[in-house]
Amino acid sequence: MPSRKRTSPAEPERTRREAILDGAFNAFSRRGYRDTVVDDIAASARTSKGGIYFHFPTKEAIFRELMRTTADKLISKVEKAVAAESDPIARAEIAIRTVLATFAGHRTTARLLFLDAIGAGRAFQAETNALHARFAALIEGYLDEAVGAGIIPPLDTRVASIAWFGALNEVVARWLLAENPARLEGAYPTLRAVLLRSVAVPETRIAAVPTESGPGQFPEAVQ
Amino acid sequence: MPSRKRTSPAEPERTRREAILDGAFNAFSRRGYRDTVVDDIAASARTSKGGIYFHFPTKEAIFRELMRTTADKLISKVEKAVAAESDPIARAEIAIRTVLATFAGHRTTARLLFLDAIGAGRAFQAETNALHARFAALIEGYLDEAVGAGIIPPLDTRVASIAWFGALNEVVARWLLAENPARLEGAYPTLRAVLLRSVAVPETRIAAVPTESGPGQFPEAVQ
Amino acid sequence: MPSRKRTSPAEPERTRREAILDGAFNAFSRRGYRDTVVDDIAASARTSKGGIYFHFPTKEAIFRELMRTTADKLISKVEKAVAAESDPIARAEIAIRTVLATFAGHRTTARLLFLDAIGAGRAFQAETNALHARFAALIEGYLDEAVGAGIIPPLDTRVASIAWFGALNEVVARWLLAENPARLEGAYPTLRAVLLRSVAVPETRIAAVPTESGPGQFPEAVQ
Amino acid sequence: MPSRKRTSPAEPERTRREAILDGAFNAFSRRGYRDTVVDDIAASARTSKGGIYFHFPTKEAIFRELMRTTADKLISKVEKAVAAESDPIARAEIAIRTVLATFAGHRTTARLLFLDAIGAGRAFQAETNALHARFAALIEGYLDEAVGAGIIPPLDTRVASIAWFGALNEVVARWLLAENPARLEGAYPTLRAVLLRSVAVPETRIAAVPTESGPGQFPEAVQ
DNA sequence: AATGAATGAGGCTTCATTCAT
DNA sequence: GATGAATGAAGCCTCATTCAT
Repeated sequence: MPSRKRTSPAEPERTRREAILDGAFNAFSRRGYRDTVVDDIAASARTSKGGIYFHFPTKEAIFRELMRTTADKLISKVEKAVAAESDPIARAEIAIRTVLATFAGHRTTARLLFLDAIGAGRAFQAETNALHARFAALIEGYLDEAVGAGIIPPLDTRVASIAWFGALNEVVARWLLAENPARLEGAYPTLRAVLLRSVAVPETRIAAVPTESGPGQFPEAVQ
Repeated sequence: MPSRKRTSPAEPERTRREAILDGAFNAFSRRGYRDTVVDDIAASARTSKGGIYFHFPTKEAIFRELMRTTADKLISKVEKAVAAESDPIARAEIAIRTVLATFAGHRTTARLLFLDAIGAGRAFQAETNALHARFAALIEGYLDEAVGAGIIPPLDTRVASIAWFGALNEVVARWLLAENPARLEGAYPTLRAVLLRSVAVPETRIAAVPTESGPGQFPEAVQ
Repeated sequence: MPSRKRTSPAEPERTRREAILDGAFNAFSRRGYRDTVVDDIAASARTSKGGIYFHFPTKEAIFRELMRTTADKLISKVEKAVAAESDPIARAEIAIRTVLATFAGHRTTARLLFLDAIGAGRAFQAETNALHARFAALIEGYLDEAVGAGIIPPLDTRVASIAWFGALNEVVARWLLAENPARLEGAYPTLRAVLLRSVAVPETRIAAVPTESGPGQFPEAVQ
Repeated sequence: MPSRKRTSPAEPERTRREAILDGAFNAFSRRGYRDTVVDDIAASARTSKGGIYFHFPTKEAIFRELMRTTADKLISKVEKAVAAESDPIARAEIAIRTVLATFAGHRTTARLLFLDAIGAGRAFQAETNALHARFAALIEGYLDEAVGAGIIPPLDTRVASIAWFGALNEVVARWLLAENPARLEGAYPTLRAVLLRSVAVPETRIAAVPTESGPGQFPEAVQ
């Protein structure tokens, strides 16, 4: 008898733990890692400080988990969006568009991943680096495919993918930090053209915008 | 007795103040803004905590001044390097090369400007934003010139310059955070080609590397 | 459903309660009262924290009960061992030997009674004092008998019994705290002689070791 | 100029540090190590919590220093008192009397050394053990001298000295923990006789009380 | 009766800033 | 102008105890 644990039907547990993660996400996104106090997280999660420490060993652990899962969600979202397409360049475009769209819908996600990750201090350098590397690797894959398919001339896709990611990242960051930012989507056409040209994609392909403009162009955001 | 006791003959006033700034620069670069305690700065500047507070009102003020002056130095260095050249694209190239070379020589400078500035917390967002904006504006100017001169087709130079800066920034950041990074200069040829192509600079210009490889290619670093 | 669900056939009620006491004894002996957390006790007793608080009101209550029952066991063991003998001095000797033997077999018992009892804090002073007093009273009784029987000259048996107990206690404590202690039994002959002489037992009696060496000399340990 | 540190004549500094030690001594003696909060020490030393951490790295360090210095004082006091006498047995007697007298005058000293030292937890076992060992070694030395001088028959002075110290310790402890204790000095004659007999000091020597009773018998207390 | 998640009152320590000398 | 001791407001984390299930 003592072995049966859960009586409630659907999803009774995990709630609190998730609530803490959500609260932490909120708090970190709002105030940054260092300026977020554990009590903030507790308040944001409608729990007590002690409750948090029942589920997580340290404040740092919460942040780490958050970074990882948030990145996971975003990356899997990108991969899902890209799956339908086979053309390497189109895949890259979709990837960029998906990230941009996601961030456009969720400044907080962007904030957590691209500002706090650095702001959290030297202790998180490895994590931050890994995060950036994951995204760059995603892009690098598409570029490698494109090179392999003869669509673009050979080049150091490593550096190029870092540059792509950096460009994307900076556009998002400037948008995050701006006082009253314009719509992030407005930057897409230019960014798209700039990035595609940067790896010598033929102008004819650049001119042909794959999907018509419109709300459908920026899919739902994660998290 | 407590008034006027200057013993040093001519040395203005700024000696001690400068020493503090230098010490702070050192400390911040080594441990980051948040993890640097005022005693670290004092030790690094061969002063006492009290001495620091005579010259600066807060730790934050030191950091702000440091960010500003460091950026000033770097920008004026870039402008000096660029002054000799009149061709807009060449100027942009030189600007990128100068920044890259400076950072290659001074990881600490890069660290302060591009990592700590974010790591310092939300309180510094405006500063960080201004810093990035200054660099982007520099680039934007060159691109605008290039467009005006008909060298490259019209485009949203605002977004493009942000993308350029972002690409540059990310390459540097990845280099800063890497375990055992390769030489930063190695990334230059690819980065150069990628950036120039991104704004549709004719391939003939890209192929013609303006300056031969060599130590002269990466000028002295600031700070 | 929540009422009455006893599945075990005959096992009284005290099984779980006893398990908790055992677990607590273990935990306290290993880490000391203050450094033992209730979860340690729960884990050691294969129960949950809540279960403990069903049987005991506080952590302190557990410790108090443990001190009392452990002392009870040891004292009744001593009294049993002593019962067979009628000579007062022999009885005292047996008492000392029994205590020493018990501790030799159970460092943990000794630890609980003689170290943790103090380490538990001022709140337990009365308990500790009572514990020591019980042992001293035991000894005092034998000494009084010996004086009454004219075996030893009159003396302040109160102080003498405290001294005896203190000597015994210290020998045990030093053994408990030693890095790699020799066998506790090795100290017995000297300790015996010292104690007997201290109350002026005739040398002839001291020379005559009452029981031959061997395993029988150190009876089974309590707890 | 900056090298001259102290301007005040006699003993200006060291004051605060000493005050903290005194305050800590007070607090520990009153409430025990574990139940003493750093704020208690601060209050008792008329300082702030931060001030304490300027002079000591941890609460533990304060306690350790206190244990060491208190023991030092007591031991040097004993050695000084003993120095005038050359007869080994007389020296031992004086040692015991000095300790007893010191404790009689300063319950707090005794409390710190003999109760808190254990109550502070497993982390201090080594310290406690060393403390007890120092006192036992002191006694052992006198006993060895006495054996060497042929005053008492050979015996395991190691065990005997531990027993002596234990007896002394217990008498003090019982006095410390008693509700309304009698004067500690009252126990001395009996304790003296018991201890001397325990190592077979001739009865003639025991009968001859070396110093007449009186206030001079119990010298000033340390600390 | 039992479980284990939740609570919240502290505890120790850090550190930017102040201030007497 | 400089020094460094002092201050005290937090911050992170622990843990005895409670409580819904």
